[in-house]
Amino acid sequence: MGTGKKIEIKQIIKEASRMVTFSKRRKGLFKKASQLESMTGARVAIVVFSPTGKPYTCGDVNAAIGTHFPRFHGSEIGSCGSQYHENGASGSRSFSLKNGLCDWLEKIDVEECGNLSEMLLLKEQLEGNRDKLAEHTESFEALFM
Amino acid sequence: MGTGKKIEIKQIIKEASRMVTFSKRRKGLFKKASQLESMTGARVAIVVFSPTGKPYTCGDVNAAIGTHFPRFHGSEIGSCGSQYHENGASGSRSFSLKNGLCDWLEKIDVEECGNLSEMLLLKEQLEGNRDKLAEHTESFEALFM
DNA sequence: TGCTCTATTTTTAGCAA
DNA sequence: TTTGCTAAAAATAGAGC
Repeated sequence: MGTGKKIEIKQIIKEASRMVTFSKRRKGLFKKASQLESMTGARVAIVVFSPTGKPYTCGDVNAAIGTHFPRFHGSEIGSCGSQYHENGASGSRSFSLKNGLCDWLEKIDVEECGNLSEMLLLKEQLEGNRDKLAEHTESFEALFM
Repeated sequence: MGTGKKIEIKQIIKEASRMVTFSKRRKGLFKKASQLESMTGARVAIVVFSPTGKPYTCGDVNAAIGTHFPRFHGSEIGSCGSQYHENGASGSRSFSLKNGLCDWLEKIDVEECGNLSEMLLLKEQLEGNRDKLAEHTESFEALFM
């Protein structure tokens, strides 16, 4: 039979075959990533969008990014998170947080940061207050469900 | 010789071997990702942190995420980006953009969005104004160089 | 860390369910 | 979209540069 036949690495035209290959190879990719992590202690985060747009993730993107951004120094959002934690009024809680974010953004030099890097720093900020934000924090995986 | 010998998928103690395996397998992982993309038309984004903390990326994380967030509707940042584009005063440009971001954040329900999802939406917002932000936008790759 | 070499182990293409 | 089967293709451990 044609089992194991050599193929070219190019776009698979037949949709059915393309989806089967996607399913198999995505699984293989994630397995390799998992092995790389457990063998070398590396951190791997993967996001894959299928040909139909369905998202799949592997690894903890939050943690992977957080590792690289130890802490954004000189931030004011920390205190913001604190006060949010202390007053239990549900209405004012998110409001103070939002104000904190705006205060923080005021200090950012958009010209230098660009968009994604800025977001990553914002994320890092929020990570630093994870304990206080816990119940409002979605994991990357949950977001793409 | 011991070539191709079967191994267990577990932490490699000997540091030299661990680094060699990391190097080889990371390369293999990225190759698999590349093949998955070109064969099935999927989008793959990977971030790997080596055992020593050095980051490596594969694929365009910006595009991968942008694909999943077509457009955040009913935003006000668009007009902000517009006016930024129109007035050429270098000083006021980033300032108006930051104000726009704050205005936008004011409208976000932090209680519902969480941190990362919120950032992704923020990113989507900026993506929508990519043409106007082009020169201030860093790629995910550049960020980790 | 990166590449070469090679015996073996893994992954996987094509079919079928 | 996912899984099982199986022969062939690809990845890779270990050793050396």
